[in-house]
Amino acid sequence: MDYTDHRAGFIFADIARFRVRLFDRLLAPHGLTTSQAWVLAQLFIEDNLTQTEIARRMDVGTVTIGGLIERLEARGFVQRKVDAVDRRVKRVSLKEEAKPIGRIMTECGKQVNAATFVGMSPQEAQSMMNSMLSVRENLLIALEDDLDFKNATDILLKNEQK
Amino acid sequence: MDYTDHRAGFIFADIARFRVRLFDRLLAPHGLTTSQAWVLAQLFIEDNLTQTEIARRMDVGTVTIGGLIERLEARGFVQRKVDAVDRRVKRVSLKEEAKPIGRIMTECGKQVNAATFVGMSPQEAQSMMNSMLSVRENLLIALEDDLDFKNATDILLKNEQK
DNA sequence: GATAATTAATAAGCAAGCTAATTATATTGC
DNA sequence: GCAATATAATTAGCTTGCTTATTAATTATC
Repeated sequence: MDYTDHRAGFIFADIARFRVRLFDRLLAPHGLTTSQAWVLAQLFIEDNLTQTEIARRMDVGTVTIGGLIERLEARGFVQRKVDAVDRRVKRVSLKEEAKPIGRIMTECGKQVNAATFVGMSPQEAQSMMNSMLSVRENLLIALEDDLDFKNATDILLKNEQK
Repeated sequence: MDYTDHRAGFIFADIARFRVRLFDRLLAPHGLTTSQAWVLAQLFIEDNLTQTEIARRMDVGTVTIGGLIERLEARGFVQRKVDAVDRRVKRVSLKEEAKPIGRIMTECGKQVNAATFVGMSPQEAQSMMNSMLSVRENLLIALEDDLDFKNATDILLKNEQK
């Protein structure tokens, strides 16, 4: 299949969906979803982050993060505390109950990756990931440019209305 | 970044999400979403399909397809008719209003692909897509195997209960 | 020919992501 | 100081995708 084929667009979406499906099945017995696991992963890297900071690191809206953390809090994995200095911000921290989850997440991640790269040489896998890293950057730039354009026209329209 | 890095898992999800974000923005002025456009694309390839057949071709549940088609029908792009032979099935067909959309979808798709592959040689892009095609197959197999296993154990449990 | 199993579509309910609007708090500029 | 602006989080509402269960119709089996 040629990479310009319109079906190529499917591939990106399919792979992401299939990986989530697989990951969700592996995590379900532990009462976690893929997205919730990613949030915990961020907190394992650095604890006590603000919701906005987690959202920024995951390239996701603050609203989505709010919901995820609410569910993680309800399950007793994390807790939220209002920041002492700035009362607008809430800091999220791991609770003891979340500690054993780290190993499970790593294990599930390994299994998903193993299933993903079956039959591929490390060279091929690495080369694909390098290309995909470029693609990710390309799309981030495209989205930012598009948003800048949109904001600029919005401001123009607003000024005209005055 | 090494391809076994746990952050590699992010890449797959991010690319899919970013492409949908971009595609949605381009399609929004025409009252369409990415998923709805994919359904229309299937009907442009072959019209008058059953809902289940569309679901099968898109690797998506029949419930999801039902919702998408309901919205497409509400917007006047498609119509549903009960099959004459088998009254369980509903056949979906494009309405005249959908015909001009084909060109728009192609154009938006090209723009998204252009943004995706910025700065990449056709060789690199093609090589990446070939690898991703393998990954897609790998995941489909992994999901099927896992489901077979799950069904088998479910049946065992059921028999034990008897 | 009645019963059982399969199939197509839908319903209900949850998780995730998005946008737009709202609330509460901080910061900036005059 | 105080008004305008900016920021953090939440609320409300939409679309998509998933699972499980239900309904209606068809096909297979005894």
